[in-house]
Amino acid sequence: MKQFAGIVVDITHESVDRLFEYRIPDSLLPDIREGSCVYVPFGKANKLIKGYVISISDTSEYPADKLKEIHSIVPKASGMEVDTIALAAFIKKRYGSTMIAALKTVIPVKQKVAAIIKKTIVRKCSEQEAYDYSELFDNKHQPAKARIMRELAEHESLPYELVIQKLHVSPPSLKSLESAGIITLLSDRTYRQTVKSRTEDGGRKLSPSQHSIVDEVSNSVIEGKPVNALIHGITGAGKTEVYLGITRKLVEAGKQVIMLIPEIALTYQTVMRFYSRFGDRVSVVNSRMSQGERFDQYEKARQGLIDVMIGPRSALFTPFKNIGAIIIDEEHESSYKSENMPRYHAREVAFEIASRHGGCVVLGSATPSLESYYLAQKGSLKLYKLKERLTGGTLPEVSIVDLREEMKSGNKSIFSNLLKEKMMEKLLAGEQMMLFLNRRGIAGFVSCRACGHVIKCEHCDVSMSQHRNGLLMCHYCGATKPMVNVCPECGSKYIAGFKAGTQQVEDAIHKLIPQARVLRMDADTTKNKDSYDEILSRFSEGEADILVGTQMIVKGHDFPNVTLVGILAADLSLNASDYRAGERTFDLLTQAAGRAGRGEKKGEVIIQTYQPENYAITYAAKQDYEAFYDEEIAYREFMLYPPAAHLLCVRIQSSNDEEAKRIAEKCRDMMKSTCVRDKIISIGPSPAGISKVKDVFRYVLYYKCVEYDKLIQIKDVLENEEHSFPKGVLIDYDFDPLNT
DNA sequence: AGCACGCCGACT
DNA sequence: GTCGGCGTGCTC
Repeated sequence: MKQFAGIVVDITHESVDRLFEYRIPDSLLPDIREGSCVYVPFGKANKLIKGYVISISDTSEYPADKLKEIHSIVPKASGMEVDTIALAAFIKKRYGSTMIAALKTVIPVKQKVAAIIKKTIVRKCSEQEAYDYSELFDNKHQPAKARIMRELAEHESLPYELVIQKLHVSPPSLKSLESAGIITLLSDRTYRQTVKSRTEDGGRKLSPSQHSIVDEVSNSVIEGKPVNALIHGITGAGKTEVYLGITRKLVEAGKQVIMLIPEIALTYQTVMRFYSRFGDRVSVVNSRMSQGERFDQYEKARQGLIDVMIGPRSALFTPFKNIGAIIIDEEHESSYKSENMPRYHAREVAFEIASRHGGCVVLGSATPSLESYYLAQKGSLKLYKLKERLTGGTLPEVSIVDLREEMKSGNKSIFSNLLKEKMMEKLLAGEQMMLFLNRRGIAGFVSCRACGHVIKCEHCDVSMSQHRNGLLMCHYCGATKPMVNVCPECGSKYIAGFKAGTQQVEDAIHKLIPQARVLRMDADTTKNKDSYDEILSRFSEGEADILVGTQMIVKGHDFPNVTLVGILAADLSLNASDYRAGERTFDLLTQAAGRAGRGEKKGEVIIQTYQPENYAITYAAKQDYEAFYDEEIAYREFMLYPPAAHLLCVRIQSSNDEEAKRIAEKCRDMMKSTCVRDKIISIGPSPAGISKVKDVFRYVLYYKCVEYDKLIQIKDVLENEEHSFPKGVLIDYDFDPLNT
């Protein structure tokens, strides 16, 4: 008999943010489900508070005699509450996390800061009276009250949090001051107004193709037959106008719209267009806002004060009542996948939320993710193409430089002769250029400078990495082979690990062209929050001729005076040891190329590589997404990588290397028969790409299967076994991982 | 968050 | 002694 329930109580505080067990009375037994909203007696006073049933079981951890009973089921639990819990349950099921972790992601910032920040203490007497009070309290030996009155004499109001923490005044003292009428505790319901309302922009004229997308998509929702869409359109093709059009029509129909933008996207212009169209009915959240500010925005949504929410991944969980559409701009961006538990993908969760609301999902990108394009090809997404560039401007001229040839002609520098020549030319013309080093995560692959050959794993077709012990290793299956001294392909001895940094590039420029002014942008130079914007604006104002950086410089931002973009070694991302290397390279090259010639002058792009024949590079140079997709999907289908199949990464962590390895092997053995029965391919275990973080060792196991549900079953089985593993062993699950 | 409990200094 | 303020810790 299942008679115990794990419940999360509805109190806005971290310390009660855990499971409490209750007994389920017989009378309620038939009606209680996971996700039910119930009243429970809580605390010494047995005050009835709202709680959510998270789990139901037939045993209890807590001493049975101390368990209380669930009082009742909340009669008219609002649809929104039920939806939220159900969504958390979906995330838990699909991505494998605790229900609490799932709830924390779907319930907007119900945490300490949010609750405290909105309270303010206001003095209700004159400055002089405040001093008098402080002396009075001194005499009465009430130091806490004296402290706060002295502070209040100088400042008319103080934030609650500050008073409690810095001034060491406890809530009871404040209460007594409040009842004495000396101060007031103000719950700050006056929402921070982030933008002024403006509504003069009536919208531009839509092209016929834009118009038909807007009509088809919004009508499908209004008529109750929502169609999910993928808009494939190059930069400047007017995707934002389409988003605006869809949003307007749905808002007019009484629905709300969520628009997701990538984490670091510099979408100031985009956001301003929404503001000028929808005024104060639109809200924005971003990662720089304080939790309190974000909470306010969500609260406005809950109360129906806004219709449109714009923000990163987390804006997905805006508590709207009737969502008409969730728009995901630049849907291929990796920031839509959560790095924390639960590792959900905003795109997938968006489909779930939209379908619960009878709304649709609109994806937009110049280089769609393989996943989305695959869905479009299979017909579960409607594909729209925006081909023509409305803003004018010509496509840049792209040249591919074969570094093997440079090598042969004796040029061993970072810059090819063509790039050197062009850099000089632009410098003399007073134009700017960007040099781009697409370094990311773990490089360490081994390639031949003479023929471009890269050592790959025979089983997984991803690059092998060079290890400290001199072995080459595959980070998917763990296979090793000895380091080679001569290229197995051409016999050249110029085969070695590939490494390069932006600092070296900067030094090389100084050596080559001492008079050039260089700005460098990478993780090192952008440690503090504002330096990112600062470097970009300095470059934009012409303070430097050359901007050197990692992939962070290719996103957004138009520099009209940039006429040359150099990609120093496309191989760096091409040979990253994971199956998405080609896709990422195509995306980065396309974006980088898009940086050149945004102004009047024609742009030029130079791609340097040891593998000029690689399809990701040749198609990126031609800006031919469809051709790239066809090749790439063939590879994925052949190797059974997503989206042709699904991949589950099980990560086993422990501070004890042996233990982590042993548990990983135990997991593999445990699932062996299931894998055979369900035709699931099991790979590994092997040390993770980053095999040790802060002295915690990490092993990974991969499971490949066409059916997602079967992988969820693997996760469920392993999850149930976790309690039998030694303490200190941590396991997490990552579906279709972006990086390993 | 809210509430009780226990500690500590002041005053009948 | 006892009263009241204040900090601390717990809530199934």
